[in-house]
Amino acid sequence: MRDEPSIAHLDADAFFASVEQAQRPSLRGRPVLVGGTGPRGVVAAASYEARSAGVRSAMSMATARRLCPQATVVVPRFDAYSAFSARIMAALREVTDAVEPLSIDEAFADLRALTPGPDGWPGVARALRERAVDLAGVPVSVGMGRSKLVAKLASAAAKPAGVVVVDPAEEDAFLLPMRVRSLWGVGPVSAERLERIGVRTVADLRAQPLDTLTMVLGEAAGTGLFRVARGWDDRPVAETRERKSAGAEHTFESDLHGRAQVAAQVPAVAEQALARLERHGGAARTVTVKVRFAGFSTVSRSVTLPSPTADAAALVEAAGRALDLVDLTEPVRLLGVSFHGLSEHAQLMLDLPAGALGAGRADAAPDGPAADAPWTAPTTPDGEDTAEVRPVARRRRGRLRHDDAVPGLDVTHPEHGRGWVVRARDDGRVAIRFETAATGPGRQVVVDPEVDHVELVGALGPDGTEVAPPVEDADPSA
DNA sequence: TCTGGGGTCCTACTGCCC
DNA sequence: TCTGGGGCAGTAGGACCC
Repeated sequence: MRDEPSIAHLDADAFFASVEQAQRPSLRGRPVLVGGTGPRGVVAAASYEARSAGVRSAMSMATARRLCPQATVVVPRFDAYSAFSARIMAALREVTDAVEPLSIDEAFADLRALTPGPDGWPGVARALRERAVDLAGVPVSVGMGRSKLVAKLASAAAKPAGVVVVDPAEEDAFLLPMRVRSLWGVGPVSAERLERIGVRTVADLRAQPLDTLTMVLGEAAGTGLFRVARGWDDRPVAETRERKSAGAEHTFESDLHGRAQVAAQVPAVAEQALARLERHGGAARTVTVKVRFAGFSTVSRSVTLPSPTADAAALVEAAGRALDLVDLTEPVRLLGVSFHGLSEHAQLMLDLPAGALGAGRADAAPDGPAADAPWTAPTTPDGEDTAEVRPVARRRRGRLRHDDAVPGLDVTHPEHGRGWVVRARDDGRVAIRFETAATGPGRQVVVDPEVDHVELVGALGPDGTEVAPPVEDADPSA
């Protein structure tokens, strides 16, 4: 273990909500909720103004709206967040190559090679924070310590928009009073188990022998926490990590009934999963289908192929076979498809007919990967399974229609310029606020999409240029 | 009006091979 | 020939993170 607090953890504050406030001046200083707007949506991020009303992430949007009725609700725009994230990471990479992104809004950096100036490590942390704020234009916090463990806890203590550097000499004073729940890896279940043996703080944890902890929490978690309680953490800042899986899942606005309805959604969900797979190597060996029932119980079934393949039809077919293994008598609220055993290159399947070799995504039938799959979604039989099911994908490009007017989406209007959807009104019209980070707070205008030519467009990045190559989301109904 | 979606990691169990 | 155990791969479920 090093003896200087030279590991930094940088974490953006209420990241998604902060980006929305940065790009949409009318939202600054006001409660903002980012998340699903449908009946089953949850909060992905809440601005500090919304948090003061008691809103937390992962709360159902319905509850959040009740707690904070004055909040503006928008859907997540990951293209914009990625662009802001890249700026935050760039601030770290200006000082070191040893950067380990943990998620879209946080990263570790190993600053051991740096020689601190007259203000010491706190000066380094402040400079880093200011640079990230300059580059990205959203609030961030920085924590530093001699381990990843302490650096991460320090950045949490620094929020919002602050800096905390934990000197090794003060590490115990910092760690010991902390609730175990704030430690990485201790969730509600482990916290409850620890509570039952009288462990609430890190100090309590340190008093426990190793075998008690492994008995209560299992081998890995027990030994991990035994070490954490003593501040023992020598994990290096790892610049690269191998992706293990890629997938997509979708919660339906209303439950699906019967195998026909569920199976009909497999190609659309698999298509989204395939799009992710393509970005992360392209080939997979194991296909897993996940089903969550109305009662919230979840089952998964998987099919493992003889060798990894990038053949979309084969992967969709495998997803279909996995679904065949699930008992679908209970109504279904969620369907997921994920790929495991990823590899960059599909192994050639020597028993395939000549000409089929190398057939991959590029050769997928133009009307969807499942079009020529041996397994196909059952067509709707006569009888009870005929209820209409909304397809999983949403249109985000082209002329705005009332049905696509989801709050938060970017649009342009020939006269008013760039703006964002505030809400779709019951009278068929759509409320849009025309503003960008560069314009200052803009005014809200109600347009009629049948008459006014409003276009759905890609998001802007921190520099005000459009970031997302405007890609049409998969639309199975198109 | 309960409970998203992207992941990782761990554990328990089973079947198979040696 | 039978039995047991170790090692491994595959599978399912669940805890946890942001």
